[in-house]
Amino acid sequence: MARSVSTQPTEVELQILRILWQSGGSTAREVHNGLAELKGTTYSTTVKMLSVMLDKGLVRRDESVSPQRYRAAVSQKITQKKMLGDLIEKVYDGSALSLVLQALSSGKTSSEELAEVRRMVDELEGKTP
Amino acid sequence: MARSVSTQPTEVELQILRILWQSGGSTAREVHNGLAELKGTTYSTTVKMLSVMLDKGLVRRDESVSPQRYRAAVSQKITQKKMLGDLIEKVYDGSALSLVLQALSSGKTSSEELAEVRRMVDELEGKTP
DNA sequence: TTGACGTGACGAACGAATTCGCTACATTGT
DNA sequence: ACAATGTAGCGAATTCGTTCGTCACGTCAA
Repeated sequence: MARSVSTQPTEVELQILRILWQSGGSTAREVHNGLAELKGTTYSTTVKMLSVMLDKGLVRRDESVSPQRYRAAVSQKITQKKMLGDLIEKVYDGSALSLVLQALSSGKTSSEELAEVRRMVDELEGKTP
Repeated sequence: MARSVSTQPTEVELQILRILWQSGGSTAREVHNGLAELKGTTYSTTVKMLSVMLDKGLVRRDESVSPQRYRAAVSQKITQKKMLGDLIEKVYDGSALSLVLQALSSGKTSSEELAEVRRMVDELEGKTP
């Protein structure tokens, strides 16, 4: 037997989604150009992936124009939240706190960014005194 | 062609690692009991997975006792950091900040936890004035 | 129009992940 | 000692993700 279908976009799907999120909509050729920078894959592969993603409902396409245009059918924010929740659940035993602490302590956060985190904490504490 | 080998532990491997991290070391039977609660898989599957993970160097085993005992060969913290970094890179365009803000705004964080985040920010800001 | 070129659709192929059946061996209770 | 029961090791089967080759069709300029 094999594993059950994952609800999350896969590796390559994610790369394509990122291209589409950034552009807001692209032809297969444009997606391919973006993808070929990261990986050395062929145009054929890109088109196939787009068709797979269409089946999965990850992208939408406008067939009324030529060449056809693709748009992401899932929002970046929601996808991020889903994948983040997944990571918290599966890797951090459900503790968002330990994830946040580890992300902060990675030392990659500048002081401006820390200030922004502080603002966020302030705001959240204000709502639940 | 197929995807290249992922450096990260896979789904089931992660579930097994979590069991081992929690117990500190278990027999195949014990791992199986933990795993069978989450999925309905057989003992045979568990043993196979452990052998695969042994090959990959994800677990270590003590063959001098019977039944053999397995321990995680990778630390939980390091695995978490790797996977977190991966998510930040691939899903958050490299921005740890937006990940942290989204994790906080999920509304799952209690006020005690927020306080702890604030402590962390204080500490980090103190180091880089 | 017609040849050159881009676009799109399949299906095939391969590796990785996951699952289990079956067999051999060890351990244990009587 | 030996039957019952648990442990371990393989190989095979299945599904998914990814990649590409190839064919059919549209578009467009000369």
